[in-house]
Amino acid sequence: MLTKRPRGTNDFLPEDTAKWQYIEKLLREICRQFGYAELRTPIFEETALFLRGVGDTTDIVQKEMYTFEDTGGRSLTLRPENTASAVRAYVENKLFAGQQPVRLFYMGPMFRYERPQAGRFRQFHQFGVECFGPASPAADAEVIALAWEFYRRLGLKNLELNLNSVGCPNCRPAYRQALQDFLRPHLLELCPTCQERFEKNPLRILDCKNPQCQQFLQGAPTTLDALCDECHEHFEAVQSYLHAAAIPYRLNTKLVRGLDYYTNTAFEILLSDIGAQSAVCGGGRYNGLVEELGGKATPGVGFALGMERVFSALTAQKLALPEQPGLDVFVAVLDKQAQTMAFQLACNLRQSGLAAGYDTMERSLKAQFKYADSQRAAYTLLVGGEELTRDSVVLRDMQSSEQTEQSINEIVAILKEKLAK
RNA sequence: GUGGAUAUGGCGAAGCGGUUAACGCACCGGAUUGUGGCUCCGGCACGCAUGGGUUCGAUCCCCAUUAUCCACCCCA
Repeated sequence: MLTKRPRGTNDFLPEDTAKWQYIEKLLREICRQFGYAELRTPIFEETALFLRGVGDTTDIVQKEMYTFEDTGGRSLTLRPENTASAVRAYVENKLFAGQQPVRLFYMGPMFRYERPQAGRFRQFHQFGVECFGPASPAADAEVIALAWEFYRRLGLKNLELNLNSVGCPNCRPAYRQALQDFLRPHLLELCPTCQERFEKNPLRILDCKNPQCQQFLQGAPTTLDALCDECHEHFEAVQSYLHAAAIPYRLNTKLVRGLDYYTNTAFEILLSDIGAQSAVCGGGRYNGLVEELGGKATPGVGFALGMERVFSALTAQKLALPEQPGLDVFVAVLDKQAQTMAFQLACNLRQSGLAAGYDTMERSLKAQFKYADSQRAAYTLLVGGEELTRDSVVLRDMQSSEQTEQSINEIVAILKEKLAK
């Protein structure tokens, strides 16, 4: 179907894009304040980057990637997320050689082949930040604070920050073992996916939603119990930073980032009023990722948030964004002879920095006024008729309906002054 | 990939075997000839997702397909 967009994609019409621009502007402003600069990476990358960077046991890699072969026989994949690309760019462009930390943000479309539902699309948009270099818990708290500040300024309520620590390569193997030992007696009673996870990725069993599996997890050891001294100290410090920033959170020992290169802090921001897909933000620390992708070992921490879900949240909580201003002035024509004059006037007004519209539909004067009204024009200029013989035009204030006759040579200056521009 | 619901004009929606396919919003035009927002009048679906079938006859019944929505898995 030629007039049907692909499944799971969206057209954002002018009404929508105005809102997107507002949100994007807010995010850019917050990033500026936090010292994060924009990174733009390709929409597609070598498939191998995601296999490695996202992890080949993840659902994303196993069933959700848009992978294709280009004419040169390369296997490429539309990015399903942007962290792997950011790490690749960090290493490839040798950002490690400059001043650390390297604070980056990105926003743009991501692609995952999934069944669409509320808050889930095949092409969706993420904003995210990555902070490379610092191992300090202050960096963990910094990125969380950045996300939190965004939601605070939007005025969203009922947000719940979930926090956990998944340890590091020193303490995780022991925990992994302890969890397996704990679950082994019930191994055959776990759901099929969890049975598979048992060997490959036992931590993921923790966040299985199957009630049966959750039952067997009662009393299971948590990652927090198993943290080594260093990880414990790190996690405590993150929490005290959050306290200092007055950011409320909830410890959630079931929250995991199952892959080996994810370390220490894991967090999610949840909002239940937007449907089943309630995570509006997810992130954590990945001290092993840069090395995994071929760079030298570099700590990192970051998060991503889903733009579409932000809009769902705004709608659910009935939060209206400021409206875009309408036209400063609409130039209406009385007769055909005035058309060129009107066009010229509109051009002059625009050159002076005003937003000016005029009639391109060759409509009646009445219809032109109606249009001016629909464009929320502050003023309408009426060009033509006997006024033109006096080198003047009619200026109508659309709010008060007051009309005056003005010299055509002074009208631009008059309007600029009235509109204070 | 699995399950459920839905599919009538630009949008919302009535009709549910035989109707000129309501109505509201939006849009367009007009209301004694140079003017908007209110009001009034008029216009706007040869067709009811697509393809089959049942029937004298189908938007309305049956089947398939596709799409949308919601949920599962999982994630932003």
